[in-house]
Amino acid sequence: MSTTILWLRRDLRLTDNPALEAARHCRRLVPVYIHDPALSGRWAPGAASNWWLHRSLTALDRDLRQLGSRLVLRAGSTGEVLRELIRECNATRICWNRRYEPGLVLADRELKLGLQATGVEVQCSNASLLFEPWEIARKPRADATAPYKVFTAYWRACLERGLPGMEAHPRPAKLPALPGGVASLRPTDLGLLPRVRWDAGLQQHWQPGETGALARLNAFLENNALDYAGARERPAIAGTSGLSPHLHFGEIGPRQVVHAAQWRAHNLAGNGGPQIEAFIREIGWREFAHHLLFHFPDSDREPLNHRFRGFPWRKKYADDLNAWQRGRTGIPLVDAGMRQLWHSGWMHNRVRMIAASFLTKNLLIPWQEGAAWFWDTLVDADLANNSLGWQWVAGCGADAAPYFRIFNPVLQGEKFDPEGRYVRRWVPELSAVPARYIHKPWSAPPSMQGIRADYPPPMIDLGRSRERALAAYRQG
DNA sequence: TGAAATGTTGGGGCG
DNA sequence: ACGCCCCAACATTTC
Repeated sequence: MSTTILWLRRDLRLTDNPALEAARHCRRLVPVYIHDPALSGRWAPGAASNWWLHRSLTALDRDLRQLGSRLVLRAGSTGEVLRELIRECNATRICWNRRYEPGLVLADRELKLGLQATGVEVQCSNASLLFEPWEIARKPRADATAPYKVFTAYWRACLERGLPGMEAHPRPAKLPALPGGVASLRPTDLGLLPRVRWDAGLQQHWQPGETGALARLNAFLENNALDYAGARERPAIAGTSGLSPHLHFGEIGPRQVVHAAQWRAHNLAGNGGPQIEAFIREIGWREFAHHLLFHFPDSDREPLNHRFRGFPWRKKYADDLNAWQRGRTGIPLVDAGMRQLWHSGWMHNRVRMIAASFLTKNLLIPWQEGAAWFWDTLVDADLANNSLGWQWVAGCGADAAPYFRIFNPVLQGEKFDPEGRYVRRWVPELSAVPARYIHKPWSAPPSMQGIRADYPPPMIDLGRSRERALAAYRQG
C-alpha cells in the first residue's frame, strides 16, 4: 500500500480540501508544510502575514493530531525538501492544491514534471477559487478567447455558468497515520514570530486557523448578513465578514463560504436575498482579482492601463509617505484607518479606499508605495486582491474608478461614521472633539476644539490637492 | 463602491 | 393678491 504526501500551502484546512480528499485514501499519509522564503520572490510576506501563518500552522497541527495524524514542518528549497521527503518515506504519490500567483504557476509546473519523471504520481486540485482563472473567458471572436477586464461582465459570466454550490468535502473523521520517524521542525523554528512582541493587538483581534474561520463565517451569517449591504459601509460597526485572512491562507474556501451563504439566504424569508447577494459579489471581486493577476502577471507592479506609465507621480515624498503610514496626516478618518491597520493588521474596506485615495490622489504618491505598505502590515495581504484594489483606486486598473473620483475623507466620514465612533476609537487625541467637528477638527471654533496638542494639523489642503490631482490626471 | 458646481423647483417672508 | 428674493431640497452636469 502506498504512502502519499499531502503538500499543504495556502489551503490550511481539513474541510473542503480537494487535495486532502484525493490524498487520504492511502495507507500512510504525510501532511507537510514547507517554509521556502526564496519562493516568494519580490513579495516576501510581511510581519503580520508571518504572524498569522505561524498561528495557522500551529492550529492545523492541532487539528491533524485530533484525526490521528500531524503536520510535518520543513524548511528549505521546495524541490529538494519534497524529493528528500519522498525518499525518506517511500512515497509514491503527492497531492497539492494549486496556487495562481505569477512565478508559482511556472514553478509548480516544473516541479510536477520533474516528480512525474521520477515515477511519482502527482495530483493537483483547486481549493482556493470558485473558478480556475482560465475557466472564465470572453470570446471576442469565434476562434479566440480573452480575459475579462470589467467586473460586471466577468461576474455575469460566472453567474451564468453557475456558482459551484455543491456540498463541500466533509472533514474526515480520521486520517491515516504518519510513517514512523518522520522528522519535523517546530513552528517556532521557522522564525515567523516577531522578535519584538508587537503582536498583542493582532492576538486580541484574530483567531487564525480553521476553527476560527468557521466561527467567523457562522457568526457573520447569523448576526450580520441580514443588514450586510448597509452595515458593511460603516467602519465603526463589525458589519463585514472578517474572512479575508482566513480565505487568504485557505483556512476556509470560497465554495464553503458561498454554499453557507446561499443556505442562509434560503432560510431568510424574503428580504435576506439581496444582502447575501451583495456579500457573494465580494467573493466575486476576489475571484476577479485572481483572474486578473493570472492573466496580467506584472499587474502587481505595473499599471494595467498602459497610459499610466508616464503618470506624473511625485518623486520626493519620503516624509509624506511616512506620515501616512504612521497615521499622522491630520485627516482624522485617514489616520484612524492607518492606525487600525498598524494595531490590528486589518483595515475596514471603505477606509482602505479612502486612505488609498488620499495617498494616490491628494498626495500624488505612487500606488505601488501604498500597496507595499499594505502588503507589509495586513494579515490578509494577498497579492491578487492588493494589486487589484490599489490599481482600482489609483485609476490605472481594470474597471477602475474614473480619475475624477476623489474621495473627500471629511464627507466620507460624515456619511459613514456620523458620530465619529470609528475615529474616536483609533485616534484618541480627538476623543473630546464634538461629533459635528470630529472629521474636520481644524474648522471647530477655538472655544470647543477639544483636540489634544499631539494631534497634527492637516498635512495638506483637501480642496487644493484635489484640484492638483485632477490636473495631473487630466494631462496624464 | 464621488465631489463639487450648476440648474431647477417650490415654499415662505415680505413689501 | 402679487411679484420678488432667499434658500433649502433635489436633480443634473461636469470634473
